Amino acid sequence: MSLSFVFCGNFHLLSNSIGSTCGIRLLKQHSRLIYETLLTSRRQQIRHFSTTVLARSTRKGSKQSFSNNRHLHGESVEPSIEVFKQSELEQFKSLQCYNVDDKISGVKTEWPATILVFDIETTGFSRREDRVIEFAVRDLMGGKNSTFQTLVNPEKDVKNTFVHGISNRMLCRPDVPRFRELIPVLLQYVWSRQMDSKPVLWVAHNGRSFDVPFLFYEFRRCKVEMPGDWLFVDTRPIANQLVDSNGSKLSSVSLENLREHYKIPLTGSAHRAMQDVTTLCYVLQKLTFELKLTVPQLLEKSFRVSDLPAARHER
DNA sequence: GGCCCTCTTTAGGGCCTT
Repeated sequence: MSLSFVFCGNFHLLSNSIGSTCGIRLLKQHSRLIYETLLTSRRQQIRHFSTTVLARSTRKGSKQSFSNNRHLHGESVEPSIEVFKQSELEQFKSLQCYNVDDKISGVKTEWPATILVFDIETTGFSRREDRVIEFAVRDLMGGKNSTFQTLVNPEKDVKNTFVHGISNRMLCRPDVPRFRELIPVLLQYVWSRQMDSKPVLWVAHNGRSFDVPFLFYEFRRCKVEMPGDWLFVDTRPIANQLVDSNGSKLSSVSLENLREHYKIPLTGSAHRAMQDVTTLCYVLQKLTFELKLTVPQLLEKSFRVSDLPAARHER
């Protein structure tokens, strides 16, 4: 399957899914077992997480459904729909490689993997000293409940608010989960999006050096092992293959530079997790289309958390 | 910290992530 086919088709869905938000409410019935398994050291109260989440209830094999009770807590976690205006959506639509409606109409797309584009905001660059303060992910399949985002209480001072605008005041609230409380929700999100026994492929920019090792350390601090069958792909080395109109390599392959290279409009604040996820979704679409990368080829470039030097050193 | 590039490989500097 051509990745451009997938992404162009999904681009259509992505545009539609931008307006798709709902809340996630942890259901005691489904979450208690995981909570009691993972959180033995401290009795936890079931919390309302404000997110744009979660399970596609019609997905075959989905292990559970979620209520759609919206429970947003102010400025801290705003659903992505609020940062997009109709005019901006029209701009996104103009980025389509071709009219996918004609090509995918009536065609049942067989996805070889669940592709989850994600991003994190942290208190700094050190995976040992710093903590995750925001997590966002978008399932490229799109549709209702395809996104998930939440702030995370790092249990330490945030000193880089100037980067992302996330302050201590926004995080030190009873309704903002700690990472150990986020884990079961994240696992449920992935299970709800996974198709049959097909692989889950996480995509992040500079993910091999930053996002994935950061998550590894967060999971390890919570004494929970990251699923060994999760696959990850880093878009940064892929972007290194790009050349400009003069045939020269791009001077920079930062996400910001790639956004400008592809003339993707900036909506909302950069360095907020869901905003960067949305940008990366479009960059990924353009990138794979330009380099003619297929999903199997993307899977070939993937790695597992056990491949990380940080994980190998732990053995 | 990992990857990429080059004035390289017995190395070192820059990029990218918050």
